[in-house]
Amino acid sequence: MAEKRLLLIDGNSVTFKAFFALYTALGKFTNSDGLHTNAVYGFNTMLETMLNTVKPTHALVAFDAGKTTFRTKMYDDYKGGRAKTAPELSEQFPYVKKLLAARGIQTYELPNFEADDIIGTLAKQAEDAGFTTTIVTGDRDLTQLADDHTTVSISKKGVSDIEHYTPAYVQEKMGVTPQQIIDIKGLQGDNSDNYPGVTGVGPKRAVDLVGKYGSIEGIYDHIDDITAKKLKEHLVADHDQALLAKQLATIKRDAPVEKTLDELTYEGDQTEELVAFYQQMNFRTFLSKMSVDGEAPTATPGLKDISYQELTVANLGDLPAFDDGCEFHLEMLGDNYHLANMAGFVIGHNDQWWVSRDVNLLTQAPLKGLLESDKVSKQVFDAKRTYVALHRLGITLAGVDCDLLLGSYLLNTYDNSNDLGRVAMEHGYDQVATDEDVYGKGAKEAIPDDDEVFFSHLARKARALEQLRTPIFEGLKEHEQTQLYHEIELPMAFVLARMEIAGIAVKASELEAMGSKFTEQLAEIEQTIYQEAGEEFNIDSPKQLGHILFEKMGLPVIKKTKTGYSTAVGVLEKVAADAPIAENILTYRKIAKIQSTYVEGLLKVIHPDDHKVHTRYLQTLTQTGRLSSVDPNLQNIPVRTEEGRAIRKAFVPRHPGWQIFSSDYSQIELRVLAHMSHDANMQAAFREGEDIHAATARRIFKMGPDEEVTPNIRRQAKAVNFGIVYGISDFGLSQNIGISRKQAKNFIDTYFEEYPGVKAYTDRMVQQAHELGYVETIAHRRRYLPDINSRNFNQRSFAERTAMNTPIQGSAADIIKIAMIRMEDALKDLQATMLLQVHDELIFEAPAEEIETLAKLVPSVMDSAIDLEIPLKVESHFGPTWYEAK
DNA sequence: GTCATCACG
DNA sequence: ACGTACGTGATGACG
Repeated sequence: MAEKRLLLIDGNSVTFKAFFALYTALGKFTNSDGLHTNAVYGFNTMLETMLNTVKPTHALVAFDAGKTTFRTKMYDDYKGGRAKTAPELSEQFPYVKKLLAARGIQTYELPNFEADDIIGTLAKQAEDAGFTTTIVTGDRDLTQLADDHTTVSISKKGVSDIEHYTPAYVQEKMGVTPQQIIDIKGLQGDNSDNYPGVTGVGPKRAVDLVGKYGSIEGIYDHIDDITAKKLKEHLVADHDQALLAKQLATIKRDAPVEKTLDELTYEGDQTEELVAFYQQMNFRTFLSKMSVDGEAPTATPGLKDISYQELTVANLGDLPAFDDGCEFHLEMLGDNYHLANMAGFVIGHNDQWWVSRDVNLLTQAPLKGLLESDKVSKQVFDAKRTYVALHRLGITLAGVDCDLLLGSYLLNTYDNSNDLGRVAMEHGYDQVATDEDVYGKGAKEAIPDDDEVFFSHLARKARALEQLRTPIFEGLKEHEQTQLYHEIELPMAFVLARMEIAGIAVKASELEAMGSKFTEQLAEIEQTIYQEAGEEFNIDSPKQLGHILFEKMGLPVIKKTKTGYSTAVGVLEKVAADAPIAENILTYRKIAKIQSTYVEGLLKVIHPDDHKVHTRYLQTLTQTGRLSSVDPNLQNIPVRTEEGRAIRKAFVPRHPGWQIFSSDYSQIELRVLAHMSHDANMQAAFREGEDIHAATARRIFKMGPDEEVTPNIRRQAKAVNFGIVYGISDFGLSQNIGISRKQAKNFIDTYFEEYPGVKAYTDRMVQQAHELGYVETIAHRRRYLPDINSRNFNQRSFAERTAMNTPIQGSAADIIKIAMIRMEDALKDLQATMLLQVHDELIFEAPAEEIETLAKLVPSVMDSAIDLEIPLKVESHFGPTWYEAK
C-alpha cells in the first residue's frame, strides 16, 4: 500500500503569522479592489513550501469557529483581553478559504472547539490509520501533538522560515516530552490566552519541576519533597488554578469532528479556479508559476529555464559592445571579498548571458575594457564588493549605474539582505533562487560542480539585475532619493572600496609586546581572585562568577538578567566597596577584553604580505544610514581608558616619517538637531561658540550669568542633551544619571521650556511617523517604523524614540558621507590617503610635510559639506601613531 | 545559535 | 500599568 501522508494546517494561526510577517509590506499588497492581500499571499507561500516538501495524499485546514468554546465555559476569561483583530486582517480570512478551495484543500470548523482540537482529533485518527502526519501552525502549544508519526511544523519569523518539531526535537528544545507541554503550561499559565498558572513559576522552574516529577499530578504527589518554601506555598495555594490551566492547555483528541480521513483526499489545484483567484488577487508571480507546471523540474521549483553561453578564450570576440549597458555579476563564496575565491562571473544584456568559471578571462580584451569603461553602463549587485574583488585582478571597475543592493537598501532598510535572490524577492521578482538554496549553507556550502546548476543561477542573477533596474530607479524617484543614490551612496561605495583596499598598517610587534604584558597581569589577578573566592573557577563565565559572588560569598544581588545574576560593570562597582574581589574582577575583565578582542583579535587579521588590516565597511546594514565595520571592526578601537587606548599605538602610517592625521566633527548630532528644529536658543549657543552642555546646564538649572557651572552639573546637562538625541524618556534619563524619575521628568520639562523648538521637533517627528509610517534625514534617507501604531506600549514607545533619533543620527551620517566623497577630490594632488571613518571622525595618513596642508584642507571640506542654519565645527589632531592623533 | 558583556560613536 | 535611553561588532560561555 502506498504511503498515506496527511497535512493538517491551523488556518487561524498561520493566517495571523503570515499577516504579521508581511506587515511592513502591507501597503504593497492590495489588489485592484483595495483588498489587502498580504496574509493570503503569505499563506500561499507557506502552503507551496509544505505541499512541495510533504507531498500530501490528504489535507485539511482547520479554523476556529467563533469566540465561545468549551474552554470559555471552563474559564470565563479564556483569551480575554485580546486586542481586536485588525480589519486589514479580518477581511482576508474569506479569501484564504477561497484560495484553499481553489487549491483543492478542504477547510473545516466546529462550533465550540478551536482549530487545535480538530487537528488533535484528526491527527489521532490518522495515527491509528497508519498515516504520516504533518501539522502546520504558528503556535508552539501544538507541539504537544508531536509523536513518531506526527511532525509539528512551526512557522517562525517569516512565512518560509519553518521549524520542524519531532518528539526528539521537542525534548531537545524545550527540555520535556511533547506530552509534558501541557504540564508546563499548567504551571506557567499562558499570557496570550489570558489564564494564570502557579504564581512565581516561569518557564525555567516549570521545566525543572516537570523534569523531576513527570507531571503536575506527580508534583502534588511529592509536594512535601519540595524544599523551596515560597515555591511550595505558591504551589499549594494555586493547586486548582494549575489543574484548570492544564485542562485548558490540553488539546482534545476526541472532538466530535464529522469529517472522516477518507473525505480529506487532496485533489490538487483546480487550475481554472486558481488562475481566476490569482488574477483577482493580482498575484502575478504565483500566476507565472502556474504556466510552467509540467515542465522538467529544476533545482528550485517555480524557476523557468534560462539560456546562456559559456565564455572561453575562443569566443571572447563574440561579445557585443554593450552600447545599451550590461549586467555583470562576479560570484564569490564567503563574505570577505578581500580574500574570497572568485568562482565565476556572468555578463550580458537583453536576455543574452555569457558565463564562465574562469575569472582570468576578465583580465583579457574585450572584457577588461568593458569593465573599466565608464561609457558602458553596468548593473550590479554590491558595487563595492565587485570593485574590491576586480581590483585584485588588476581591473578598475567603472560605469556602474544601478547597484541593486544599494538601491534596495535606500528604498527600505528594514528587510534588506545581502543575497541577490532574497532582495529580488522583496521586489516581487521570483525568478532567481537564493544562494543558500543553490550553494547550501554551513559546512556543505559550495559552488556546484554541475555547470548547468551554477551557470543558470548566475544567468538568473544577471536577468534579475536587468529586470529590477527600472523598478528600483522608479522607487528611488518616488521617494525623492535619486540624488541620495547618485550623489551620495553610489560614489560612497567606491570611496569606501578604496579605503578598504588601502587598509591601515598595524605593528604586530607592538601588539605582541602589549600582549605578553597583559598575559602576566591577567595571571596575577586571576590568582588573587581565586584566593578571594576560595576556589578556582572560570572568571569568564558570568554563570560561575554569579554563583561565587552571590551564593558562595553572599554579596547583595543588585540586578538580575533573564538567565541569572547580572555581573555587569554597574553591579560590580556597587559591591566593590564591600568586596575587593569585585574590583579585581573589573580589572580582569578590562584587560581580558583588550587582550582577546584587540590584541589577539587584531593580530589574527593583519595581512601577512602588506602588514595592514583591511576592514569591510557595511554600507547597507544600519537602520540610520551609518556605516558599520567588520573583520575587524575598526570603529570600536578603545579610547576611553588609558590601557585600552594604548592599542592605538600599534596603528601607524604605512611609510616611515609619515603621520596619522585625524579630524572629527564636534557635537555634530546636537548641531543637526539645532538645525532641524530651528530652535533659536540652541542655535544661539552654537553661533556664539558656547560649550553646549554648559549652556544647557545654565538653562535647565536656571543659573545666573555669574554662577559657575560645576563639572557635576555639566555632566548632568550633557546626559540630558544625549537623552534628547536618543528620544528622551524620564525613566531612561533617571537611570543614566542616578536621579529619581520625578527629577528626570522635571529636567526634561524645563529643557523643553527652554528649547521650545526642540520640543516642537520631537513632536513633529513622532507625528510624521504616525501619519506616513516613516521618518527622513536631510538627504531623504528613509526609515520605516512599522511599530509606531503598535498596540504594544513597548514597541510603540521604541518606535517613537526612534522617530526622534533617526533623523538626527542619519543626517549626521549623510553629512560625513558627503564630506568623504568631496575629500577624495580635494586630496587628489596629495599623497595623503583617507583610511578610516568612525561615524563623526575621519582618519588619514600623510607625509609629515603635508600635515600643514591637511590641517586646513580637511576641516574646510568637512565643515562645508552641507549648509546648515548653524556652523559645523571640526577639530584635528595628528601624530606618529593613531594614539597621538587625538 | 543565543546570551551577557563590553568596546566605540 | 506597561518598562526603556539611539546606533553598532566581537568575544567567550553554554546549550
